Amino acid sequence: MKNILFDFISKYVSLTDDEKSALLSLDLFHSVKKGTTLLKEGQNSKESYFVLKGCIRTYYMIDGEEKTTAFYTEMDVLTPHCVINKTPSDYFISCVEDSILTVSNSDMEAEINCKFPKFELMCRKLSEELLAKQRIDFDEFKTSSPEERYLNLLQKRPDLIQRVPQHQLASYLGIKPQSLSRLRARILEKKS
Amino acid sequence: MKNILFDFISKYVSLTDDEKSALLSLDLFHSVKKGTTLLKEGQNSKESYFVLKGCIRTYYMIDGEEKTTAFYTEMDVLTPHCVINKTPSDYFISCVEDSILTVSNSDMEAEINCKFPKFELMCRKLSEELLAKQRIDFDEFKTSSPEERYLNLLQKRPDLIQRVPQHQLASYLGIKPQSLSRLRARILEKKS
DNA sequence: CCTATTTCTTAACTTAAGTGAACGCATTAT
DNA sequence: ATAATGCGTTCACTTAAGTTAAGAAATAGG
Repeated sequence: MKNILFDFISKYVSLTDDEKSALLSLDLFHSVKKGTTLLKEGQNSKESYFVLKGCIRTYYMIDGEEKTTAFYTEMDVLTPHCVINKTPSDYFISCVEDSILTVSNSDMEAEINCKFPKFELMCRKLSEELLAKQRIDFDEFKTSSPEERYLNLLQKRPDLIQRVPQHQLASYLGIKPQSLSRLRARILEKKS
Repeated sequence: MKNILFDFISKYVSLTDDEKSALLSLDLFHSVKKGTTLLKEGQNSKESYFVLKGCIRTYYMIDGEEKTTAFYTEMDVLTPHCVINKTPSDYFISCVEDSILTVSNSDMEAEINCKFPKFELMCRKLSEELLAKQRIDFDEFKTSSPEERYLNLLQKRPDLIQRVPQHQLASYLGIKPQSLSRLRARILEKKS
């Protein structure tokens, strides 16, 4: 597990053994059971997550309906809005599968960043990369139809379609579960 | 103009006079005429922009159609995807109005960040904030209908609806210009 | 000043998503 | 074992967005 984390970090900065052990001394690794809620709407959390194994999702509760807006799987990082803005969370975070995560809190991060400027650099690089990547995702979403979005997802994250319930996928694609079913049927129709 | 920039920066870090003059020595400020293309699809730019006055937009050219995905106005920062990823750009950036921008390139930024770690901190804070803000925008987009998106925009950025052509607004909302017209008519209908 | 072009709106028609309800299937609980 | 629940699909119907085309309004250029 450690190695997954260090491999990830090595994409941004190279750590000395000292820095590695400073990180490991923080007790970051946690196992979480499927269905666990990591963050509730209204809460003021300071926790960020890195997925080593498994899958977590963010969702809003709107008119009694869950609206899933993102899935985080292996090697994905999630720093909730409420941690950045220090405001109560607008959404929930829950575990889609039994998962292994690193959980860090922002005070801890500030301390580490202060001690090791290298982490500051990593955080900047990572944030910039995620910002750019998310921009592309958003742009793709805007410029395509639900059907195109589904086909796109099939290309880019085929695993998600297997490991995640349809109704969660549907809201992730911005549509209703019934429309997703129909759309899939339509695609099969076309292929034949 | 300088003050707008320094006011913005002061939201993240406080600069000494030395640091301020280091920044000013970089010749960042540029006037750009309406219609100017700042970045073309396929180009490998290193430039980032900060809008002091005016409006710029990003758009894709898909099947001969412009798809506008974002508008950047006063106090907005734009670091194109291609600058982060060092890949050719997927999209265009152009000037919606006569504008005043700061234009910086990534080599320059790396140098400054190296000399003044404070800038590194600012960049991280800014990226994290933008990432979180964009996440919220994306979530709102996903969880709402075109009509709701329009009403939302009317609340949050009423100026955009005035200063930007309808067909650009339409693709920004993920719909066709005709649908935007119809949708506006529908809303007026309801009010009366 | 007038023309040419672009931009915006309107309309009729097509297509796809939303809605409400029913059904089958699997899992869970009693 | 049976009932209950949750999930996914299907269907009929409604609503809204896409498409194509035409015309009005605004803008730019000569």
